[in-house]
Amino acid sequence: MANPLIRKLEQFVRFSSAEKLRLEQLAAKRHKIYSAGEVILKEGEKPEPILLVVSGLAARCKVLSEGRRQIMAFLIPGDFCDVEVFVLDAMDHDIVAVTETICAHLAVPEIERLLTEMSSLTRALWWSTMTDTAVLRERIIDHGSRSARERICHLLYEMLVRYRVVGLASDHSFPFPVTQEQLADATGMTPVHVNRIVSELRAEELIRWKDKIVSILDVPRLKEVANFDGCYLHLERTFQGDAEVSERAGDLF
Amino acid sequence: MANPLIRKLEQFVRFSSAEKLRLEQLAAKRHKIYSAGEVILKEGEKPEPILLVVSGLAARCKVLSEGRRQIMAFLIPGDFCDVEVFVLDAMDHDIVAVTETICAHLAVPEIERLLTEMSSLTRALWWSTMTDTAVLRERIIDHGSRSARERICHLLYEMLVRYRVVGLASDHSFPFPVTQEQLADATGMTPVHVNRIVSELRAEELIRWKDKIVSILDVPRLKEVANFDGCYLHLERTFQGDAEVSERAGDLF
DNA sequence: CGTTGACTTGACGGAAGTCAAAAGGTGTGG
DNA sequence: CCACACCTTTTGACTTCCGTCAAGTCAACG
Repeated sequence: MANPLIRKLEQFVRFSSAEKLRLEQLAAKRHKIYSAGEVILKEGEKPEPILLVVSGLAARCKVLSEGRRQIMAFLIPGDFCDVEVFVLDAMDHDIVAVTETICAHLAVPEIERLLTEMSSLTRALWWSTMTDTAVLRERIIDHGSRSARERICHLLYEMLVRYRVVGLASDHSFPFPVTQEQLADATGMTPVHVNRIVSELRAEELIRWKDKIVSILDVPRLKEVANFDGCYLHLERTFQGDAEVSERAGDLF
Repeated sequence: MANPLIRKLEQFVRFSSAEKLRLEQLAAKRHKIYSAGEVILKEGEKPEPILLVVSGLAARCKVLSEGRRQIMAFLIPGDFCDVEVFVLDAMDHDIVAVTETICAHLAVPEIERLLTEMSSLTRALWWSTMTDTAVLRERIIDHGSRSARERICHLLYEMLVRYRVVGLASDHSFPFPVTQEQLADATGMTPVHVNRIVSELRAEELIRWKDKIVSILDVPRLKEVANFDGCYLHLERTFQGDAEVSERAGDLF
């Protein structure tokens, strides 16, 4: 299976095999393992290398004064933790490992060299950060105008799409090793209420969620319930290759 | 008073007077006036020039299926409507004029030339887009973990800071020509409830809001109620020059 | 002076929060 | 292998914040 980062960026640009090799080598170096719950990057600090999630699941989150915590985004393999660091002085939020997570530490000068030598990479990275902020905007809509049900369904559907893009979803299932409490932090609700909604979704046979794996039992209906319109992800292509993926696959958006 | 864009970017980099002149000339050309309510950019379209707000107030918003509308960000003078267009195929949301708004249409090749000739500008634009997404993240926190009161106070405080940066806030007042309904769309609440909260804030003598002007009567208390921590705006410097600004000015963050 | 759009106010209902306690899991150590 | 602690999930009763509906005020404007 190809490198998640490459799979993701190839939604937008095509790389030559030489370029892919270079990217692959870049991501293969200086891996660091973070255990579940560990803080990968802390608010206020200025990391020198750029961190790329290679495996596992991390979260972009902020702790608020009253102890409450807000997860603003989940980071899956192929996502960068801190592109903003190219420019800004310090992180304005934390990156926390949700499960055991492996990150590649990319040296800034190395990336910069690659950027000058591979012009397509610059565009691809721009695209990547732009879609990241589009996802953020979608989260605002979530919280502003969607019910608890819709919010959870929307998040699940989005995760399905994103995992598919990087080749980590098999058919209609994807790894989702979060507790209901963490899901509550991400959707801005209480754990109790998350539980109630999830129970409902299970009872309606919309989803299955067991052993850290979420399976969507009725993809079109979930999309409908979620009110999902995927154009914000700016993914034009359909997935190639994945044999198990039903004919609905290209139709996810 | 200096150009808002320049004032904003100078929070992060210093320009020579020659550079300022070039930026000023860039923003002075091809102005277009949009009347209140007019759609400046529509979802799905790919604008060729980059749009810069010169005066007035615009909103980044998305209309949802049920007719509800979500305002994701307000754009004030010095803000760009569509940097993402450098890379992406199409807008994934609308830009709407809230009041009469003037935008400068900047030709893409012209900007690109400027970017290669002024290396500091590239960094400054990166900084600008990064802080824009930081503001987005803050909005997520708003909706996820703050009460209606906090949300409104937070938004007002943030607008005060942003208007100060571009030199358009006099003392503790700034222009805020939105209806309570639009504020509801931005904070994800109903107009009725916005009204109740605003009435409260007025009764408590925290703010005054009349004739499209918001005045903060007790800045520190508003900051406290809003639970505001301004480091996400990544503004290091204090405001220079503004004589009316009290000694609290540099302490806003 | 009627019309229109923004703001205000009140009564009512419902979605989600709070509190609390029980029931399942899971890992650790004796 | 059991017992214990600890963490998640589940469930129930109660509360509250905010949405909904509806009516009414006020100012601007033709």
